[in-house]
Amino acid sequence: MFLEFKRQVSSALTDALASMGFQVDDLGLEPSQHADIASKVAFRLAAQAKQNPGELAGRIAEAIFLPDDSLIGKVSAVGPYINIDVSRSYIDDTVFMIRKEEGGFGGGFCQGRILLEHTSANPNGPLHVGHIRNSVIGDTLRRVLKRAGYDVETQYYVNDMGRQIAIVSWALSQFEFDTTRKPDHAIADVYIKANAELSAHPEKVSEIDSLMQQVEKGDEATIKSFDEAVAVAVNGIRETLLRMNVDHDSFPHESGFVRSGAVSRIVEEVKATGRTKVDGGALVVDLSDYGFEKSLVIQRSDGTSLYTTRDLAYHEWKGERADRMIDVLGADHKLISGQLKATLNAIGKREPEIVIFEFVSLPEGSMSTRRGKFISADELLDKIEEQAYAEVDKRRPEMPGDFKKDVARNVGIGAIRYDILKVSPEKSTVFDWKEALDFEKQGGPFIQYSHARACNILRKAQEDGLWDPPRPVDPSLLVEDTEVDLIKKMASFDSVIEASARELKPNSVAIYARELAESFNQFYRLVPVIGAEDEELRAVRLALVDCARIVLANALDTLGIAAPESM
RNA sequence: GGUCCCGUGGCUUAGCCAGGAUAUAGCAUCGGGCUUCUAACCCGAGGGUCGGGGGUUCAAAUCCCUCCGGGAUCGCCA
Repeated sequence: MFLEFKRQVSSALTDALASMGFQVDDLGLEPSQHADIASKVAFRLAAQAKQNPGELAGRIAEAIFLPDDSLIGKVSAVGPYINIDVSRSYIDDTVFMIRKEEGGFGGGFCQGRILLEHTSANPNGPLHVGHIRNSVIGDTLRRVLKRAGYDVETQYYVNDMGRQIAIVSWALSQFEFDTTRKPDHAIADVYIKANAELSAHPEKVSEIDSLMQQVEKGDEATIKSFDEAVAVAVNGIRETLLRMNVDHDSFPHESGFVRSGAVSRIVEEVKATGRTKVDGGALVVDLSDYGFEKSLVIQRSDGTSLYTTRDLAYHEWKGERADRMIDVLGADHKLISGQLKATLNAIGKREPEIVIFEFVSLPEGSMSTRRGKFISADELLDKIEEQAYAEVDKRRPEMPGDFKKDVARNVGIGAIRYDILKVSPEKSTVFDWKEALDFEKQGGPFIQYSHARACNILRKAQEDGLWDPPRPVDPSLLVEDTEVDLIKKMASFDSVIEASARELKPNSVAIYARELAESFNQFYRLVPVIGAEDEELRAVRLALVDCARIVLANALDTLGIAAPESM
């Protein structure tokens, strides 16, 4: 709704400026505390018009023409600013639109096919609290882009032939696999042992090298042993992801690109650019004209491919299947992803858009699967659900155990996903148990609670025979400040989704959801719904609560957080 | 040492890319509010040299330079 308002503002303002003989490409529109939207275009034109911005703003405001059905209600110049407020029909239409569009409200304005890659952690152990930052950002981006209207496919790119996997495979032949543990954790156990063994006996590293050569050559027995190890770990990882409401559409494996010949083909394409040379037996690419001082190795001296080489083939494949490619990667991939893009560009292929997130470390230092220094996502999820159960039990002691378990699960996941999302990806963080398990007041559960509260009012009204959804209502009766504020907040959902999809920044949706819940709570505290003074007013307020329920549910869905009807 | 990211009240954080009206919230602290739709709530108060310094501009948290602090990275790991 806000997007349409903004379009009308842009067009009215552009017309007004044209009538005065100005042509501007930047209208300087910005959100404001003084109006629903403000323009600072008078600042820009002041010099050109040889007038002071204040006078100019006044003249522009007067030149704006508003048709009868405009979503713009009021235009006024305050100093150099042009303040623009929405009209009453904007408010009334919003109530109407939300109930008409329901789950689709706030989206559907973009189109195209997107391939989104995220998580893609090495299958050498369970996901840890750093990996899930990738998963939550990636999965939320998927939800944002889908809501915006894109056709999105998410992929987990499985490393099934790198050095780490060779070590896992080797480890399984050296150490006993604990079948009583969750498989990805059991994989980590032997992987950690193997790494210790290899650093104590460096001569054994050649066994790893030979495994990798076998796989690259297509040796079936070795491939089979790799595949089995990878499948075991991936199953465990997938289980954790699904537990967090993160679902991937497909799991392409690196080896597929070697076997199909795509990797060798792309190496030849890179060679054909004349950028390559052999350095110490390895094949390297010169990317100095792209600003990379160090050349990029795309083939080891023993002829085997590297992650980067396979990634080139993977991106070539993705580029042929989508309008946009987006990769969510940790900060350690900054350089390599830049080199990847440059190489793709050099051979005339499409480049992915990269979303980088900074690291999550432990108070004692960075995490490492290899050294066994990490906190697993499963451990965090277990603890938070336990904590959440205690909270539900305290508040709803009379409810059955299944209800409490269900709420605890939803609230726990909501708390974790919200905690991760509320911080911009570019900030590095230090994991803190106390903070992670603290049900911070206005986090995920706060929003979920607001939704449950809206549901509860509607349920109660229904029980009392007061709620009749199809009944026509008159939104113009909604005149309380908290009512209007709530409606405006709901109306702006589309612009939040639009900006988040455009900037690939999921955290703005998290902030919006919290503000929306806050607006609803303020309304709830100040304005009686079921106890409204007359039937007409009660009906339209119930409709408003229904709107809040819908938009809160949509926002929560976009964040990948469940919207319980009761908690 | 080079490159990239970050540095906003006691703690966490928005805004920075597209410079403008009293710098955003949360936690914590203090005070007020449950006979009324679930108080996982609401209202109010105190608390900030926007890391330091310089520059550009009518105007800088935002752009440029520099320094300090933290993180990442710097060819045959991913």
